[in-house]
Amino acid sequence: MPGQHTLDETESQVATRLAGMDLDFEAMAVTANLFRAANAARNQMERTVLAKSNLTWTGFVVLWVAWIWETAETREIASEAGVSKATLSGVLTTLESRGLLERKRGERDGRLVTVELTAAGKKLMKGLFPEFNKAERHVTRGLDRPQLPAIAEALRQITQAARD
Amino acid sequence: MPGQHTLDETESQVATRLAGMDLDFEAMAVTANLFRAANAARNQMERTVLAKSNLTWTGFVVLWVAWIWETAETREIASEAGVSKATLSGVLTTLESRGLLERKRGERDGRLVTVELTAAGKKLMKGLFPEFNKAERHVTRGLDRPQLPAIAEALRQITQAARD
DNA sequence: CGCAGATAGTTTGGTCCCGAACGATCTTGA
DNA sequence: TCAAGATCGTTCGGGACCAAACTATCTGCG
Repeated sequence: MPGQHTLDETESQVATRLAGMDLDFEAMAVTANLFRAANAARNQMERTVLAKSNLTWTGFVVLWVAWIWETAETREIASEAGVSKATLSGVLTTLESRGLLERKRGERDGRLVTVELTAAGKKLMKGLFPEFNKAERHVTRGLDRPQLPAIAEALRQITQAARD
Repeated sequence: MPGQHTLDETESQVATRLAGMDLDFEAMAVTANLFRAANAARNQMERTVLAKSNLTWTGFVVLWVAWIWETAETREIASEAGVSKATLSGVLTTLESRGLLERKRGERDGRLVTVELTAAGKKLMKGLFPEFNKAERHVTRGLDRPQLPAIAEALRQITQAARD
């Protein structure tokens, strides 16, 4: 496959090209591979699990959050799904038009909107999530099993550090 | 801040809600936090480093790849940047119109297009990348320094596993 | 040679994505 | 009480994003 570089080739080229600059190469390796890994895993899951239900990644995450919390306010969903409220608004419209969830205007506070899955939405998630989890196991299969919690914890630290 | 959950609250709710299902919870924790971390880091870097140069994330990554490889074919850039060739085509048009790079039709093979940074593009990257690296150090500051290479390696394994 | 198939990049159509501006609703303090 | 400010979700404009269809080019085999 001409014109393709392996990960090793890329990292070696980076080291050569940036040699002599005053950089934190270890931090760079972590973040560069963080984005590569997240991207690769996401693409893999979109193709293998989500595509057959005609769901986008964000659509799935939004459904997942609402499913986990039974009922959720939109600002919670936006925060947990990692999208802006503007984006969420559009995605909710899409999912609502497909009958997977419902918006309800808050009764106590008229500014709020809460989201709840419909029966169809719950059924979809119930069938889909175990498959999604299989894909999660698949993409982590190269890691030492006892190492997993430590990796999850390291990723939590990154999330925390990036929130200010 | 009402309506916000901490990471701990979320993971505990997930455990409760999915209790009893036959799932790989450790793999789930890794991937869930992988996406959270990547998202948080990306947003942080977009706001703090990229915004002032009016660059999008993808725009920056594309410039970075072309900068590292001096000159690159578009399929290489698409692969390394983790976007489809369709997306790349549009992003290249944007960056080219801003005078940061140039497309050149391949001479030996007329189907190929190679990309090269202009002087302005090189100057931008030379100034921007050290700042970007500072942000990389910032988001990894919560991690034990000697642990960094192991984390980078674990992320490489995930990338690898997700590529089939 | 010449044409069938492979390969590269672009275009198209539809969704996602964000910041900023907006209208609606709630809260607070004088 | 009621106006100023805060907070919520939506809308708007423009870029990113992908799959599929398309054009152009190259390769190889008869």
